[in-house]
Amino acid sequence: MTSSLPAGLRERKKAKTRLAIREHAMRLFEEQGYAATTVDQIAEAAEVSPSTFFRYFPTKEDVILIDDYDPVIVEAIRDQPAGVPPVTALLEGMRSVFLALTEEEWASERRRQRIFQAVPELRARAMSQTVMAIDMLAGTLAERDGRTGDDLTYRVIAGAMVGVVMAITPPGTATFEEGDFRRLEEALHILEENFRLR
Amino acid sequence: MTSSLPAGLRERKKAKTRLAIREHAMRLFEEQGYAATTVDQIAEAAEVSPSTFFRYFPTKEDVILIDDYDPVIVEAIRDQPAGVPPVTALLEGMRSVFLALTEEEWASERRRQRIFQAVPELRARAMSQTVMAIDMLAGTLAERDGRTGDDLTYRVIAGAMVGVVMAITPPGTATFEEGDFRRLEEALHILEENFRLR
DNA sequence: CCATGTTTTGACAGTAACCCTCAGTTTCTA
DNA sequence: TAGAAACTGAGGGTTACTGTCAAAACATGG
Repeated sequence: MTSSLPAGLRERKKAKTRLAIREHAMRLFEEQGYAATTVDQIAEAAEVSPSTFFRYFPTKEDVILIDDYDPVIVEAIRDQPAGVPPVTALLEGMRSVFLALTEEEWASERRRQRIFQAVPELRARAMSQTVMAIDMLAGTLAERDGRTGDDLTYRVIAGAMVGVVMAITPPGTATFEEGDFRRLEEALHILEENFRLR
Repeated sequence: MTSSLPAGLRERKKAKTRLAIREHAMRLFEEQGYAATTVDQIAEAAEVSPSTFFRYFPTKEDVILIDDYDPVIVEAIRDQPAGVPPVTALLEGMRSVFLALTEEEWASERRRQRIFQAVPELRARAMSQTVMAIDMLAGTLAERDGRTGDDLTYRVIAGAMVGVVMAITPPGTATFEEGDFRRLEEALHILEENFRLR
C-alpha cells in the first residue's frame, strides 16, 4: 500500500520532496508548536523554497491534515462478501484496515492525532474532513447493493456511523487506535438497542 | 428570543454595532462574494474601524458563522416531558424551535446557509461546529435522565442524530428548513429499521 | 549523443488577515 | 461629579497565500 511503482525519476524525486516536507513539518510542529512554526522554516528545513512548499500543499494546514487511509477503507468495504449487511460491512472494513497497520504506521498516525488535538484550528478541519467521508462511504455501500449513493438508506447509515465514531472519540485525549474498536462495537450495540423513536 | 433586556446604554450600542457589522458583511458577501470582500470594506460600510471589527468578531469567518439557535434548542430539549425517550426528545426539541421561527428568521437563516454552500472554507467550519454540538446535546439528554454527559449511551444517540442530519442535508443546495423535517423523520425511521449489525 | 518540449523550481513582489500598542473618548459607578 | 473601566481609532508589523517569470531538471524522438 505504501510502495508504488517507481515510474520515472521525476516522480520518485517528487515523492521524496513531498515526504521530506511533511516529515520536517511534523518535527517542527512538535518542537515549537504549530502556530510558532512558519512555512519559511519548514521550507528551509526541507531544503526547498517557500513557493515550492505551496506547490505541494495548498495550505499550511494540509501538510498535516492529509489522510492516506480513506481510499484503503473504501476498498476494504468493497471487498466484504455480498451477504453482509451495510453496517457490518462498514465495521468490518474499518477493522480489517486498522488491524493491518504496522506499528510504525500507528506511531505516525498517533503523532498526527496528537498535533490535531493541541490545535483547535486543525481539529476543526479534521472533523469537517471526516464529515465529507459520509458521501464516500454512502456511495461505496450503495454500490455494493447495486444502488446509487443518493439512496437515503445508505446516506443515513453512513451518517450515523460517522456520527457515532466522532461521538465516542473522547474530546481530549483522542487518538483513534486499536483499543477503540471495542468501544465502537459497544457503541453500535447501544445504538441498536436504544435508537427507538417511541 | 431576539429581544433581550436593554440593560445599559452601552450594551444597547454594542448590540447595534454588532448587528450593523453582520448585516453589512452579509450584504457585501452576497454582492461581491466572500473572498473578494475585505474586512476593511465591511468595517467602512458599518462605519467602524477595522480594529473594532476584530474586537467584535475574532475572525472574518465568525461574522457569518455564529449560530444563535444552539442554546435555544438545548432549552427546548430540556422542556420535553420526562417520559419521552432521548431520540424523540431530540427530534421534538428541534421541531419546536424550528416551527417557532418567523418567516424573517427563516429568510436570514437561508441567506447564511446560501453563503456557506458557496464557500468551501465556510462549509468546513460550519460542519465542525455542528460536530461540536454533539457534546452539548449528549449533555442535555443525559441530564434529563439524571446522568452525566460522559455516559456512552447519550453520546452515541447524539452522535448518530447529528450524523444523520449532516448526511441527509443534500450536498449542493442544502438549506436546512421546514420541509426538511419530514425527511429527517423519514431518515430516523430508516435508521431504526436498517441499523442491524447482523 | 543531442535537440526538443514539458515539468519543476526559486526569486520576487503584492494582497489581505490578524495582532499589538498607544492615545483619546465614552460610559459606568461611587 | 471624579475616578475607574471599557470602548474606539490609527498605525505598524508579521505571516499566509497568490501570481509571474526565467532558469534548471527531466523525458523523449531522432
